Parts: sequence; C-alpha cells; structure tokens
Amino acid sequence: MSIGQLSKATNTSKDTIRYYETIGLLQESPRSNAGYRIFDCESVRRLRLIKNAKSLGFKLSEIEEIIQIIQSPDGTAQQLKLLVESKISSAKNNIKSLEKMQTALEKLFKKCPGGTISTDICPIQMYLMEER
Amino acid sequence: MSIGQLSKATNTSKDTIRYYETIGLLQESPRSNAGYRIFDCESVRRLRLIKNAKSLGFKLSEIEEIIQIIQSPDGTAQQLKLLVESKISSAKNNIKSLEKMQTALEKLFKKCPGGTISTDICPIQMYLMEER
DNA sequence: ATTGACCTTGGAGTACACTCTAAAGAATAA
DNA sequence: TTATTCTTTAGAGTGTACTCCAAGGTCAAT
Repeated sequence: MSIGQLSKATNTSKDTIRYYETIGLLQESPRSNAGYRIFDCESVRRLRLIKNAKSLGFKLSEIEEIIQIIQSPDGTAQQLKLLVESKISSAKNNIKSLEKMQTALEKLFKKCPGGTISTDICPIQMYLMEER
Repeated sequence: MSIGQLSKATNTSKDTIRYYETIGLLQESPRSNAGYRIFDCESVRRLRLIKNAKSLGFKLSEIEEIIQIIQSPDGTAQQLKLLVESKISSAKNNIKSLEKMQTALEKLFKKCPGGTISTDICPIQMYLMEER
C-alpha cells in the first residue's frame, strides 16, 4: 500500500501521514526498492486510532501516550481510564468558560440597540471600556 | 508613564505591550530623549479594552477590527453588534462540539472497568480502534 | 563612581498541527 | 517513447499569542 493509497483509505493527507511519522506517532514503515514507503492494514488501524482520539479532543502528544499504553504489555485499562477522566474535566472547564463568554455576549447583544447610532453610547463599547 | 508602570497598571507584561505595538493593536507612543516609550491614560484604556474583548473570546485580529470601528467617525453600534453576534454563534458551536466529546468520553468512562485488566479488552481501546 | 533597576532592539523560541515547496527520481498508461 | 502521475527529501511557512534572550544604553540612589 503506497502513501497515496493509505491517504485515500484513511482520508488523511500524505503530508499529515509523513508528519505523523516524523513525530513518532506512526512508526517508520518499510520501503520499496525505490525508497517508497509501504504500508499495511496496521497503519490503517493506527491512523483510525489517531482520528478517533482526536475527535475525543486528545492532542497528538496525548495520543502518543495512549499508544504507548496500548502497546505496552503492562498497560492497563485503568491508565486509559485516567486519561479519559482528565480529558472529561478539561472539556468541562472549557465548556464552562465558553458558557460564561456566551452569557456575557448575549447580554451585550440584547442591550445594544444596533442601528447607526455612534459607538460612543453603544453598550458594547461601554462594556469594553470598563475596568474589571 | 513608562512601560514598566503601564505594565503594572494593566497587569500586562512589557513584552506583551511591545508586541501589541508591533502588530498595530497599540499605536506607537511618543518617546523620551533616551528613546523610552511614554504612555498616558489613553494607553491604559486601550489595554483595558483589549483585555475585556479577549475575555469575551475575541482574538487579537478581531479586536483590531473592533478598535477600527470604535475609532472611525462612522462606525456604528450595528457593526459592533454583528461582531458580537457572530462570536455568540462560534461560541455555541464550540460548546456543542465540546459537549459531544464530553458525552462520548463519559460513556467510555462508565463502560471501562479500570483496574489492571489488559487494554486489549478495554472498551476505550475498542472504541479507538473502531472505524467511523 | 558604582550599583541595580530600568529601558532599548532585533531576532529567536514556544506550542500545536499541519501545509506547502522545489527539485529530483520512479512508476504507469497510451 | 513520452506524458502524466506518483513518490522522495529537507526545509520553510502558516496562524495565534506571546515569551525570552543578548547586548547595550539610561536613570536613580548611595
């Protein structure tokens, strides 16, 4: 399987695949006589794992950790569970701070009359100028 | 007011202040004979605006827009309101995608028995290996 | 006069995850 | 054979928002 085929099979760009290899997320693959990378279904699975983990909000460095746990003979479910737990709490924190922003923005949106009035008396500008 | 004093007054690092100047977020300030920047309360207000806007989730490039609207004689409240509106919708989108992650993570967390079982039969690993 | 705290600059480094480029060789189809 | 498509590499560029550094000049106090 060439890099182009793997790319299509996993919907991942060739550059990204090569990038994952350089940062060690994908192990180095065997080469053809001409030096072309040759991949197998193991690579497909690995890329699938990376994509799934990314969709859960893990960054590449965390995915590297996950892979190490999975590959290690003494990696435990508990270790994975802990990673999931801390990701849950960071997601919660991110949601909280976004919700605070949303609330503040909506307050401003409601207060602002819009139209062509000068920004000088606009509640949004006033909010932005306040000391906090 | 020196850069150090402005830095303390606004709780912003000197480097950040100089950085804001280089990207045009802070206009260039007059200099003393020795070439030291001299700031006034206008700079304090500007930095306050930047901090407040950042806390609402605006990025620096968006804050630049906001400043241009506020400074323009024909900037309107409507223009600010539109920026706020689109920020609300992007906040909502971000929250949604984080909530999806959270839900998926919590499902995994509950399913995973933890402990020292092999990752091979761990629901988290299984999830990560699935095709989606 | 000297010490220490302050200021200046350009430029490099950080974190994150790619994305693109150029120049060259290799494989494939007509 | 030739044209097209595929692959290789090192290295640079992107976007975001800083942060740090070194080498040097300045200012206030002792």
